[in-house]
Amino acid sequence: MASAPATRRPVSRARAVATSRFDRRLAEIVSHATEVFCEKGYEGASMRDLSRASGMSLAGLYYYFESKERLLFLIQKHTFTTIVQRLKSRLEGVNDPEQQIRIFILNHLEYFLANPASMKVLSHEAEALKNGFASEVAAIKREYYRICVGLLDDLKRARGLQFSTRIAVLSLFGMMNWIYTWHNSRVDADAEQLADEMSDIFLRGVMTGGKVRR
Amino acid sequence: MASAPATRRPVSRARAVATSRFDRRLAEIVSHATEVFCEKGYEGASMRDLSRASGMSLAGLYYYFESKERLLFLIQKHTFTTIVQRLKSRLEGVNDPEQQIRIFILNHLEYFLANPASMKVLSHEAEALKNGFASEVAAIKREYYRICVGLLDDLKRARGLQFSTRIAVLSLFGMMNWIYTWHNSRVDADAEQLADEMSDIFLRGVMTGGKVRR
Amino acid sequence: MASAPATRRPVSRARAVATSRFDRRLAEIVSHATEVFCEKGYEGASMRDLSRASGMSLAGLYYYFESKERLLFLIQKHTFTTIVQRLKSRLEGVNDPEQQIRIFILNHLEYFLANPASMKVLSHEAEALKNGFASEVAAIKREYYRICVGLLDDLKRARGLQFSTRIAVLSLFGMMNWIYTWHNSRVDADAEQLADEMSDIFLRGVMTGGKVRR
Amino acid sequence: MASAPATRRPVSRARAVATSRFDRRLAEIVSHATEVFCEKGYEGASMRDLSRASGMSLAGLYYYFESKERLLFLIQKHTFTTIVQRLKSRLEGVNDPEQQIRIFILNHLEYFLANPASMKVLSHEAEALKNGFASEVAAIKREYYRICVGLLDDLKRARGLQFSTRIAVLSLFGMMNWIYTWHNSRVDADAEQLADEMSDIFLRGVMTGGKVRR
DNA sequence: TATGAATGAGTGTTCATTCAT
DNA sequence: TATGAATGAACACTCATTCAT
Repeated sequence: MASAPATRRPVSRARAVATSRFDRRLAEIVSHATEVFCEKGYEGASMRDLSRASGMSLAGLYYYFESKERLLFLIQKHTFTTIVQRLKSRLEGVNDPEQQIRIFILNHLEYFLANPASMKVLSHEAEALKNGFASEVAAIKREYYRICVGLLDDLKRARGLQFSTRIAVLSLFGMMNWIYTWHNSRVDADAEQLADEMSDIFLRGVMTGGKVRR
Repeated sequence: MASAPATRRPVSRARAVATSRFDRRLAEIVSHATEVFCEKGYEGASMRDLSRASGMSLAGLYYYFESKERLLFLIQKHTFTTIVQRLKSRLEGVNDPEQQIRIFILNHLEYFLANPASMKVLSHEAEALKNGFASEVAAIKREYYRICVGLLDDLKRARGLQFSTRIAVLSLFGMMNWIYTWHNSRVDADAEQLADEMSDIFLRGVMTGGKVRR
Repeated sequence: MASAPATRRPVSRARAVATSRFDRRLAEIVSHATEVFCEKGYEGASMRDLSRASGMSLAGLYYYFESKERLLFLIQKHTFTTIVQRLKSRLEGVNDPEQQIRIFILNHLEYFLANPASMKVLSHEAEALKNGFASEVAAIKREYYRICVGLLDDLKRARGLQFSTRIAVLSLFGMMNWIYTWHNSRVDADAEQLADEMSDIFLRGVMTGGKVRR
Repeated sequence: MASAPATRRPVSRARAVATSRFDRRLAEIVSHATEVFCEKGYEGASMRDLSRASGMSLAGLYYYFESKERLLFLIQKHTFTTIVQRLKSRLEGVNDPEQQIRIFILNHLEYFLANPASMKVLSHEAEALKNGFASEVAAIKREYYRICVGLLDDLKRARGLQFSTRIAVLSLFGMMNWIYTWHNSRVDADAEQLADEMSDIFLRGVMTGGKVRR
C-alpha cells in the first residue's frame, strides 16, 4: 500500500509519550478542522474557514500540514486508528462471540457519541481522499471490517447459524454509522443504552432462526 | 413551512399527464446532474461539469432551473416523492404489520438498487440544501419516516412488543441507506434477496424477546 | 512531437482569411500580454497585470485561453511562425548563397525592430515553456535554425570555405538576438542599415581566410 | 550614482585578505543561489528553493543577506568584477589592438565556460535588479563596455578602418553572451578554440574592407 | 549563529451566475 | 430556446520576509 507523503518534520525524537509543541499545535488545528469539516463538509469548508476557526493565519496553517487533503487524512487516520486500538484492548480476554460483538458495538458507539464530529467526518467524507491518502485510510478500514467479519464468523460457528456475514456486517455498520444523521444528545439515549438496543436488534436478528440443518 | 422558490415556468399549459417539451428536457438534465452529483458530490460538482455531462451550454442550463441548489432540490424531491408514492400504492390492501414492514423494506431497496445515483444523492447530500429547499424536502422525509414509525407501532401493538420505535426505525434506515457505500451489483444480491435478508435481521431482532409484561 | 492542448473552441469554419470575433479579441489580448511579458518577464507578470493591461476582468481572460503558459505559447508560436513564413517567401527565387544570408539577416532584424516586444519575449523566455508547449515551439525553432545552417553550408560549398557551421550560425543568432538588450530606436540605425552592418561583419568574417586546401 | 544598500555586517574585522567565517559561509550560499537562479530564473526561484539548495533554514539565510534581490546583486557584482579584474591584468603589457581584442574575447569566454551558471545569471537577469542595486551593476557593466569600445577604437585608428564601433561591440557581446543558450560541454569546443573561432569571425569581419578613404 | 513559527500580500485558477442576443 | 461572452468573489496555495529565541 502506498504510504502517505511524510510530514514536513522528522518524527519527534523525544522519549515515548512526550508530544512536541509542534504536535500539540497540530492537534489543536486538527481538532478545529474536524468541527469545520463536520459542519460544512470537506468540499464546502474553505481554508479560510479553517483559519478563522483555529485563530491562525491562512499561511500559518500551511506550516503544519501541506494541503487541505492531508488535514482530512490526519483526521480520518487518527480517528480510525484510535477506534481500532481501543477495540483491540477491550476485546482482550473476552472469548464469547456474542459478548465480543456487544463490545464491538459498544466501542464503536461510545467513540461515536464522544467524538461525533470526527465520526461524521469519517463516515461522510469517506470518498473525499484520493490516491495514497485514500489507500492508507482504506487499509485501516479494511482491518476494522475484517475484525467484525471474524467475530461474526465465530458466532456462526459457535451457534451453528446460517446467514450472509457480509450483509450482516454491512447492515450493522449502516445502523451504527447512520447515527450521525439523527443522534440528538438532548433527546437520545447515551452510548451504553444505544449499544444495548442496537446489539439486541442485531444479535437477535442474526441469531434467531436460520440454524444450519444437520 | 417555508415553501421553496417557485420555478421560473410554473404555468403548465399541458393537460393532466402530458409532459411538455420543457419538462422532458428538464428531466434529461436532472438525470445527468444526478450522475454528476453522485460521482463528485454536490459541492464538488461544478456547473461546468453539468454542462459537459448534459451537452448543453452553461448558460443554457439556467433556462431550466435558476440555481445549482434548485437542481439538487428537484432531484431529491422527485426521488423522495416517487418512493413514497410507490410505497403507498404497495401498502394498499395489506393488513399484517410484519408484511407491511417487509413491503416497506422491499420498496426502499428496490428503488435504491434501481436508482443508485439518485439514492446516493438523496442520502449523502441531505444537508446541502438550505432554507426553503431544505424544509420542503424535510417535509417529505418526515412523512416517509412517520409511515415507518406507524408500521412499527402497529407491529408492537399487534404482537405486544416492547422496544424504542425511534431507534428501531432509525436503525432500519441506517441499514438500508448505508448500502450506497458498499453495494456492488456484480457481487451482491438483488433487491428482493437483500430485502429478505435485511427484513429477517430487522424483524427477528425487533420481534424476539422484549415482550410487554402483563 | 507532442502537439499543444487544443484551444477551447473549434477552428473557425469561415472561409480563408476571415477571423472571428473571438479570434480578434484573443489577438488583442495576446498583443497586450506581449507588452506585459516584455516589460516584466513571464514569471514576473501576473494575470492581474494582464487583466489591467487588456482592460478585461481576470476571469474574463480565461475565456480566451486556459492558462498563462498557453498565452506565452501563443505569442511565441505566432512570432516564430510569422518570421519563418516571411523568410521563406523572401528566399524564393534567390540563388546566391551570400544574398540569401543577407536576406535571412534582414528578415530577422526587420521583424525584430518592428515587433521588439514579441522578439524579446521569444528570445528571453525561451525556457519558460514546458512539455508539450515547449516542444512545439522548439520544433519551429529547429526548422528556423536548420534553414540558416543550410544557407551557410551552401555558402561554404560555393566558395570553398572552411569553418564550423554550428558556431557560425549560433554566433549570428547571438549577434541578432542580443539586440533586444540594447537597441534604442532613437539612437540606433534602422533595420536595413543594421542588417547591412551585421551582414558585413558576419559574412566578411566567415568568408575571409579559411579556404579549403585543394 | 546611488550606491546599493550596505550589507548588514560591513565591519570586516579581519585584516586584509583574510576571509572571515561569515564571508566563507556567504560565498557558499551565493554559489548555491547561482545554480538555483540559473536553473529557475530569478523570479522563478523561491527563497525556499535557496534554503533547500544551501541546506540552511529559510530564516538562517537572512542572517547573510537582507533580501533575495541583494543576493542576485552579490552574484552579478562578483561575477562582473572578477571578469574585469582578470581582463585588466591580462591586458597589461599587450599593445597590439588585434591581440588585445583576442584577449578580451578569450577572457570572456574562459570565464563563461568555467562559470556558466554565473554568466547565465549575469546575462539573463540583467533587468531583474532595481534602483541602487541596478545602478551599481550597471556601472561595472559600463566600464567593461568602455574597455571594449576603447580596444576597437584603437584597432580602427591603428588600421585605418571604418565601421560603427557601437554596433561592432554590441554584436560581439551578442555572439559571446548568447552562448549560454546553446553551449553544450559534451559537444562544443573548449574556451580557447571557441575564442579563436569567434575572434576570427569578428576580427576578419571588422577588419576586411571598409578602409577609410584618404 | 541559526531556526521554528508565523504572517500579509499575492499567485494562477475556478466558481456560480448573468445578460445581450 | 439557447449561447457566447463576461464578471466579482472565492478557491487552495506560495511568496518574501520577520522575530522571539
